[in-house]
Amino acid sequence: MQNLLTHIKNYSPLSSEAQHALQDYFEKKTFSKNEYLLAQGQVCRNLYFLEKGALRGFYDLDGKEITHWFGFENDFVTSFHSFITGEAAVENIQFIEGSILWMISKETLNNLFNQHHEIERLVRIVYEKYYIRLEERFVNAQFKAASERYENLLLHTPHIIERVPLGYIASYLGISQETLSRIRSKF
Amino acid sequence: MQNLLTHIKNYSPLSSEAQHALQDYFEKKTFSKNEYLLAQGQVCRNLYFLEKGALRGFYDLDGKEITHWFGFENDFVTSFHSFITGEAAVENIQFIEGSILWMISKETLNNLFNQHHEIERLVRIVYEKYYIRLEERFVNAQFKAASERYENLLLHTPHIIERVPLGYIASYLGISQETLSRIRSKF
DNA sequence: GCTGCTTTTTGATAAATGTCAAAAGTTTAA
DNA sequence: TTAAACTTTTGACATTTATCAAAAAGCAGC
Repeated sequence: MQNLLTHIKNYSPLSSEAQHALQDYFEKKTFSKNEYLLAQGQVCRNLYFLEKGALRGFYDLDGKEITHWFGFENDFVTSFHSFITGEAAVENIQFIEGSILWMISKETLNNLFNQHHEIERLVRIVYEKYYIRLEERFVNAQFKAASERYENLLLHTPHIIERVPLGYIASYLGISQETLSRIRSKF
Repeated sequence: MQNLLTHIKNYSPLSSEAQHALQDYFEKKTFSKNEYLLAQGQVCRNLYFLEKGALRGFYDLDGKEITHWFGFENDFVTSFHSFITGEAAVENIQFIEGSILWMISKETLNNLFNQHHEIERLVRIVYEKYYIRLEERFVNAQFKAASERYENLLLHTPHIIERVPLGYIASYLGISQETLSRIRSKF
């Protein structure tokens, strides 16, 4: 929990009342490798903070699993589309490693927003950061060649390569596993 | 201005005090076709609401202009990365049509956040919507073939095709103009 | 209705990436 | 320790898309 609070305060300062409120309502969860946090078709009504471990979001495309994001320590995690709209998720969220996370429901979070303006501010700022993070990935995905995308991965997020099976990384980069293997052999 | 307020209330309800505050601080701007709202290298310190017209965000890649987004009526517009981080923008924003927009500075907006929780809530919700919009584009960009991307454009945002020159659309879809032309000839 | 400029299309070819199948390498667990 | 299962690499070939060049089409100003 201390992890969560410390990390959160990097986004925006919090009064001790707000901190206590968060402490009261975030609930600890542990999962083991390969377990699912969410299955396609379910509505994701919770937001999670990943304290330890790793997971991936993936969906099914013509029988193939397409991993489109990873989560690691200190990431906020949910199926954003489902969480925001209340619609069924198209994606699955699965643990790549045994993990510890903190959970809060959308409903509880909304109540906290009403009670503590600063918590809503915090979340607003988190969205800002996550927005520009996604924007960077988008530009990368659409306008760079596969090998450049791999180089960027090596450069900016090497922990992904160290902790994630190659097959997942290939679809994360939007290329086939064979192509990724060939790119790698050139380094 | 009525446009802006009406549109905004779709995101989240606003007290009349908050509405008046917004009315006081949003400033009207008009631009003609081909003018720039922002040039690469500048810091974008404002958020805009596009009441009428159209614009594009583009950046330079090896001497080529890469258009990566469009804005139309009722869109909030800024160079998000620059606006959020305060760093120089890598992109340009240029009008495709003569346009009317409403401007507010980041500083003013932050003051309004302090005075009106509900305005910060509104912006939080706008970020949510824009986040999932971007997420959809991302998945589309990375995991669908060029011709599918064009079909999606026809299906979901036909106004883009009607109002934007083909060359801009090609880079928006992440393909060459020639490929786009060939895709189109098959419909 | 022309003239010159810009945009879009077409053709030929090259480069990047995907697909399928099989081989090599690694990990797991009896 | 070894067989079975899974992961990664390699090879051959197909498909998609890019690039360069030129032709055709569309359009603004006269």
